[in-house]
Amino acid sequence: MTFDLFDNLPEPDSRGGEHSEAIGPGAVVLRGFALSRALALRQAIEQVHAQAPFRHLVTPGGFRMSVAMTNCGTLGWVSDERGYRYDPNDPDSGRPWPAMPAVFVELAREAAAAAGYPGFVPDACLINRYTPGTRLSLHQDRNERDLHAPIVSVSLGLPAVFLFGGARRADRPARIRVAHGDIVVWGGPSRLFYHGIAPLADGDHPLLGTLRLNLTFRKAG
DNA sequence: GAGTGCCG
DNA sequence: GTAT
Repeated sequence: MTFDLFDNLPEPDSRGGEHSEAIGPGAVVLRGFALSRALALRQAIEQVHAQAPFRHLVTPGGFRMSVAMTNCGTLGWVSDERGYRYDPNDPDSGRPWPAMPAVFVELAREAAAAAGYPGFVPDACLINRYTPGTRLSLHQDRNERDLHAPIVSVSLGLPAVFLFGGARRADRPARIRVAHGDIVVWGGPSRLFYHGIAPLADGDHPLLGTLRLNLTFRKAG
């Protein structure tokens, strides 16, 4: 007598291996959702980077973040010794953040709708660049004016372990592997849940080499 | 009004 | 794996 341990695994649907997994109340992972647009997304990120280079921000406590960041959209998330905030201008250049590429807006809109949040129109996109060893410890996204809108988080390049906790920092986070093309969407009851990224493992991705790039879409204003 | 930070 |  043998048991098939895989009997209860969710079956990918017919769209080229795409499927979704619930990870919490109002929270879902859309597997492979961004895959077909990965090349266009990489090109768009390069264009943003040309106008607003990646940089390592400093936390209010004075610590340099290991993740390098830039933004596009009408508002960008920034941190310095004075605190966290959304700013219409890049503090390094004094100029407005680059416009959000159309491929970004459309992907975020579609992903949110697929996760049960129709009508999502992001005005801020934080772009995070991870190299092996880089992490983002548990935190909440709560500087946005509109907490009704969800968070849409797109993974590109090297895989990572997404930590998805609860409403309190002490809630033990689930460890969810996120790969190239996956999108995590959370909102409603889980909008303020703590989350983070475990230290990135070494690796070499065919499209992005030794990098993980993450796009986080928000309605901040 | 602190905090997406570090360590063994 | 965890400890704050």
